[in-house]
Amino acid sequence: MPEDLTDTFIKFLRDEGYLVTRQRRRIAEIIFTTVGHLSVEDIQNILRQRKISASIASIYRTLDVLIKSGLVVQHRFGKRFKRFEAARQDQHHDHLICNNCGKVMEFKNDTIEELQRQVAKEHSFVITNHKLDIYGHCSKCATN
Amino acid sequence: MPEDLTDTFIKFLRDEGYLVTRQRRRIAEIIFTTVGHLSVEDIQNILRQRKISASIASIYRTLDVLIKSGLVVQHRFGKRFKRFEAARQDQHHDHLICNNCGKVMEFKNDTIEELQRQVAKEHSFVITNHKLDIYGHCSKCATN
DNA sequence: CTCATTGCAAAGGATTTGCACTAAT
DNA sequence: ATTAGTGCAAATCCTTTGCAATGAG
Repeated sequence: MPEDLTDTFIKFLRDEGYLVTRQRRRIAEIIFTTVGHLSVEDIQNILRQRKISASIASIYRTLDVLIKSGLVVQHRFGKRFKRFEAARQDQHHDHLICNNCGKVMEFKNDTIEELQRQVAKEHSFVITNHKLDIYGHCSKCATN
Repeated sequence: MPEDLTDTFIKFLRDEGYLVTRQRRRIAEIIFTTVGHLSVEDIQNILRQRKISASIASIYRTLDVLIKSGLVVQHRFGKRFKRFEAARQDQHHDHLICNNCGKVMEFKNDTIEELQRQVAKEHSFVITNHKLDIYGHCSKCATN
């Protein structure tokens, strides 16, 4: 029984016939143990700090597998590049993004989720996932 | 008094000291009279069909001004490229995007909007705009 | 006539890919 | 030993930019 998300990912790799490589393990660890919404550059920097070598191609390829596993989700937050975040079970949340300082806050609202399900139903639409991003100014930036 | 969105845009150009060029007028007309969520490629194709010449650079630059004017909004819908849509007043809506056929449906839900305002308030967050994209399978694709 | 806008082609940033080498099983 | 994964550099996609030529006012 996997103890944490990295173990769950390793089990996923085994089950699906992927090789369990040093790079995949390390990149997964970073995503699963770092708080926040990491860009590929962030991941590269953390790898560098930890003196772990993994090419940018491997980062992207590992992220693909992580997303396939369902353990990671990606965001765009209005920028050109993607950001990645561990998708903890039953912890789905949405985001408030500050246009000024870039801060990202999370929130959870079950009523909104329920209403989405209702909307989908009305359109005979089967939801796989959704993204609700609210842009504006955080308390700090709004008052200054 | 502007009669339609293209006129409103032209008024915006004048008021803000931009030149009113043939390209800007034509590109605006396309966005404001075409139903759907246009990519830059779509716009290029329509221009070509109508035998109007406008470089891709001008398309991008005009879209920037259209967005500044507030008359057009952009989306990403999980793809690499942007899509553009007229932002008709009081007609804000969100989207259901079919992962299979790419179809985009619109919906409007005032309760969701209100709940978002409430969430923002709780976080002392000032909303400028938001995007709610629901991904999944449309009725056609779900049943096949 | 003047200066913003255009068009072109070149540059840019993020991501993907081909291929020879390396390493997990 | 076998084959998937890695790393590199080149390619790709979408978008932006520099600059000489053009056209709106």
